Amino acid sequence: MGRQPCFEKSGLNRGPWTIEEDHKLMTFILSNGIQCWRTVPKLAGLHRCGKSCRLRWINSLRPDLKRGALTEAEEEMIIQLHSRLGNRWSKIAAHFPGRTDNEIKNHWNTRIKKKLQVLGSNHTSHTPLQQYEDCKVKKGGGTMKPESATEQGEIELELQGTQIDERFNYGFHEGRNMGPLEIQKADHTTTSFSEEMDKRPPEDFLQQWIDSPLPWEFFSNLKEDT
DNA sequence: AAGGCTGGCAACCGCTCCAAT
DNA sequence: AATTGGAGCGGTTGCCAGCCT
Repeated sequence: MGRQPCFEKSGLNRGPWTIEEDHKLMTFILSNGIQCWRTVPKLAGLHRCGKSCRLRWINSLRPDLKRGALTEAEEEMIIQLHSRLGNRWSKIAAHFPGRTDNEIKNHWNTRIKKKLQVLGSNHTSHTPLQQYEDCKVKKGGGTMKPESATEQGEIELELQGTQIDERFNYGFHEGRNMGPLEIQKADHTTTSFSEEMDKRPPEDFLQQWIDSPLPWEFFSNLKEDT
């Protein structure tokens, strides 16, 4: 059992890639393509294992990589997908052209996980997070009844609603023992949660997107809107 | 100014999957 | 059906820049 290492550990470079190594790898792949990763370093004149070359190419050198920090929309999408797929980063990354599984995994571990912890959400089970999702879905005209939520649920919803309000320009009314959930609008008037939600368009665009991934332009458009 | 601490990220490791034989 | 080996995946580690005291 167990496999032989993909390379002999002696005589091979490890650690951060140099500009020269990057250049060699990129030039080789762009002109020859990838047949077998194991042969790439030898043919490209690199003292790296094939596995290391593959990782470097996928995570850093691919021409189609999207640079820059993940957007709010992408972050929300990751939360959605993670609640459905768990830690299957490659599956999640497949929904984000130009993003890598490593990038998304790192982003999750360093930022989103903490963000959800601050919100009191269980990032593993997504227990309150489910309400977060329901809440967002409801903005698209879903069916959740905030009135029936537990007190704890209401509090979670309140916190999470506050997070969302920047995008929708309203926040939930402060206070713990709420009846029907109230929403405080940007102009400081209040309205009921369900009344406000009924004004939302009926299509559940978020769910539709998960079920049938949209092209990257979808996010570009979102970015332009903000 | 210097040392310690922390967060973010690139890269590695070990494992599984799966196609070829 | 069993074996082999390359590719891919997810967890973990270690480096480094920026921040804090």
